[in-house]
Amino acid sequence: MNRQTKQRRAILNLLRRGYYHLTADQIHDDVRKEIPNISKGTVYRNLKVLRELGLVSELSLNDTVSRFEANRESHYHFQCERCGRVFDVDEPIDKELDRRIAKRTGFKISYHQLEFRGLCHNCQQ
Amino acid sequence: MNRQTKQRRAILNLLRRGYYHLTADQIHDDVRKEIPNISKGTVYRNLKVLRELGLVSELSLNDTVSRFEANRESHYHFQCERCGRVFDVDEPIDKELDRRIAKRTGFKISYHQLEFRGLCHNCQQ
DNA sequence: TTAGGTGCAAAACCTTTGCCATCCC
DNA sequence: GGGATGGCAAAGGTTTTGCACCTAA
Repeated sequence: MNRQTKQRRAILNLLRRGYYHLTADQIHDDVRKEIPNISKGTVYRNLKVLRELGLVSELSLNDTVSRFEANRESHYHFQCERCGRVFDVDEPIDKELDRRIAKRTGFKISYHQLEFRGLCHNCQQ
Repeated sequence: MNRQTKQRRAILNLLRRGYYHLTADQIHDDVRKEIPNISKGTVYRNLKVLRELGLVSELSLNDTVSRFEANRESHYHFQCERCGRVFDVDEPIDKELDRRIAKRTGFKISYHQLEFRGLCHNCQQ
């Protein structure tokens, strides 16, 4: 289930080119510049495959939509409560936290997600 | 915009009675025991008002649906990757973290959300 | 009395899926 | 060649909304 098609390549390249936390719609719009008749179904299907291959991950922030990003060094996010934009936060990941919580709760913990919310630079003015 | 209607009271009471992180559908089903003809529209409209009043908050975990809970001492969550169930995690909130990130990034940070993912007790067997 | 709230049904959104044609390996 | 993938359009699931009728204050 991992053929190289131009659609799949284009989606992954876009996400790797530094355009992170994009919605499926934004991805569709952008890839359409290159492959005008690519359908949204294809975008969703490929995002699903890429997720299963561990190349992409999906974020559910406090939005109605999902956002996608190419996997890389794991990191945290900040989302502006006013304009909705999402930014990366370069705080070192606290691996110890997972172990501590696992020990205390008895859950098997594979990772954690941390999101900050507030006002971005522009929206503070 | 803050009338006491039996619908609104019933929804808030349910969430305060200890039934946390419920979906709108679960809330609807439960409140219907008491108010059989309450509509889903009313549930959503009231959740929106209660959120705006700061009495309820909405969680977007890695699901397709939103979950709602009455506001209380803030806390963290764990969601099982297999069965989808959501649990509270009683780790003390790290307030210092918000200040540190705010100082470093220049964002105004009002709060953070932390979610752990992995396998719950049942699903580890 | 009247602004805010409700029920119902339709609309709006986001995401998934069935079908058949097409393409990669 | 044959299974995986794509395009299109329809279906699914969640949330929002318009409208006419109610009801709390």
